[in-house]
Amino acid sequence: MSVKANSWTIGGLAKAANVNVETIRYYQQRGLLSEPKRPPGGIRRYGHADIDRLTFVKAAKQLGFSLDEIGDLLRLEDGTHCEEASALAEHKLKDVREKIERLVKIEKALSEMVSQCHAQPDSIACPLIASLHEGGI
Amino acid sequence: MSVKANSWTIGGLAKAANVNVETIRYYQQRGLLSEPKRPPGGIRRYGHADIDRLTFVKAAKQLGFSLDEIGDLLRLEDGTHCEEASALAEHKLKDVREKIERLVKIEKALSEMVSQCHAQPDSIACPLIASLHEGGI
DNA sequence: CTTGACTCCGTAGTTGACTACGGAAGTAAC
DNA sequence: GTTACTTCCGTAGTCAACTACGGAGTCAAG
Ligand SMILES: [Zn+2]
Ligand SMILES: [Zn+2]
Ligand SMILES: [Zn+2]
Ligand SMILES: [Zn+2]
Repeated sequence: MSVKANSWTIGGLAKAANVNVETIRYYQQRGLLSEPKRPPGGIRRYGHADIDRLTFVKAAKQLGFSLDEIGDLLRLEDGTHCEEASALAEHKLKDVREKIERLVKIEKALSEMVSQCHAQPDSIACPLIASLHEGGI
Repeated sequence: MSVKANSWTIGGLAKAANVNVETIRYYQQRGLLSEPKRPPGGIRRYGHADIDRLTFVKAAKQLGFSLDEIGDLLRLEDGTHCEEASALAEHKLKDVREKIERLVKIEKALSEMVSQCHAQPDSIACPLIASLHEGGI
């Protein structure tokens, strides 16, 4: 057993991981994915480890990590650097919470504006536009 | 009275509105700000209306409107198109709420990951890294 | 009347994460 | 063995919203 079934070409890998070929090549350039050596004059083959890698990258992307940060996470990939990994995640968590705070403020401002519009359906001046002229959020 | 004190050069306007000169020129290109005609061989002068414009643009930007959308808002600037203005704002509000939802999910996932790390300070494999390998958020 | 700051204008560069293109070479199907 | 699809590789283009650059012209102070 332990047959290393490196059986996918780049196109197959792309389909299997649901990304496109160019993205894979781009990740290779960025060092997020290593490229298997090319058999003389032939075509590279990819295996399960590569799908795993792509899964990892996609999951981290979903969480808002940049490709550079994902590179950092990958350097901790052996799982023995809990401290550092959670520090990265906590930092990202802080970013996310800040984003949420900002968006909630914006949400409040927008919904107030909209409801003012609806409250005065026959006013001559649109209060929404007016408040943009004021400049304060 | 009614002296039209178009008294600022582009640099002064930039300072007054707290944006930089290149941004003003860029907004002019984009049609968000009109450029006063240039007195023969001379230098353009800007007035209060231009500061007002920039204030408007900045306020809308803060609310997450893109420059294109701000262009739309400016076309409603006379304040007589309440209906259309509030439609734009409601659309943006929907976008903002969706963004918040996504971020809240991410926040939950990240904070769970982090707390798992902290719960098992002496585990060999970092659960955060492990869950990225799983791929599910 | 010279110096130095500012303006004008067009064009090119930045950032992040891709996406597209073009041409040569490999490969699978019929 | 020809056709049609892939792969390989490097380079260039995309998107948004600027930002930088270079060279010429203008203007106010001293
Ligand atoms: Zn370490
Ligand atoms: Zn951990
Ligand atoms: Zn209308
Ligand atoms: Zn209105």
